[in-house]
Amino acid sequence: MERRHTDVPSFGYTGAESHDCRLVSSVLARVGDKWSVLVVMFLADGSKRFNELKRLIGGVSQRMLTLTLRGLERDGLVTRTVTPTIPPRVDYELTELGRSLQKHAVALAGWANENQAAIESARSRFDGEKG
Amino acid sequence: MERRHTDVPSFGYTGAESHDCRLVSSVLARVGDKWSVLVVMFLADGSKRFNELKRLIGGVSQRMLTLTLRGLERDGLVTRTVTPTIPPRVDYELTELGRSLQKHAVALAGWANENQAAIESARSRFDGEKG
DNA sequence: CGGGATCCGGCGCGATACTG
DNA sequence: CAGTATCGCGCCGGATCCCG
Repeated sequence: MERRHTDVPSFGYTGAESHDCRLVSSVLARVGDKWSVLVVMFLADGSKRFNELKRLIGGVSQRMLTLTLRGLERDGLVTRTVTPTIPPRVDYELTELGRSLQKHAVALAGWANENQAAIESARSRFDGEKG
Repeated sequence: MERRHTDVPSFGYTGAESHDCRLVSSVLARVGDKWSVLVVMFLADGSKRFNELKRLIGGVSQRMLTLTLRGLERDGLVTRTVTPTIPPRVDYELTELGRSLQKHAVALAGWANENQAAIESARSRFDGEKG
């Protein structure tokens, strides 16, 4: 496995708040990479095959899609079902855990929807001030 | 500005679902980097000074903390208040927008808390199966 | 069709030194 | 104290080729 991004800095701080922060951080490291959320969102309405996902997402290399799916499978967020026909068929589906995470992803999507304009205007204002 | 991670693949897909997905993706790209969430969480209970944040977070270089804070400021999630005393004093504080995002971060923290064990066991099971 | 193996450029990010 | 500037490693991730 190549994915080392999940790491969180380790140092001796055991405060309750800090504890929670590490957890969010590790979750976002898991889910915040370039493709994981897109996969989770596209799997919302049922299982999908590999190339089906690839076409839906549209900008992902098969390498990264494979890596992403492996990571999600490893963390128990999706299941991988192989049907040994010819040609082979592999279906990916959200687990219960994956669906529970997806709810939060949808909530974030809603937040992004509502505040996208505010963010973009803040961004161009900031960029404008600084040349 | 070095932060180009916010980019989202651009290609002509205008489906409604896909639309939402890009948004989540861009939000998570913004917030899913190594330090942004930690900063947001530590700013939850009021404004803090630069080195105060640095000490609280504990593993961040001043370079990355500066970059992270600039990014959050750019997107209108935190405010930066300079008090030109000697020595200078700079306070960072969450904006309304930042606090609304922080709620979702807290929700994700809760999710992480509840499902951390499940994820870790799934992970070691997966790793065990594959040597 | 659904991957694995390999090469490699770009940049995320830490370390260090310098400024006001 | 609160940054900015520069250097350099590591690894993310795209392109390409191969396999069952």
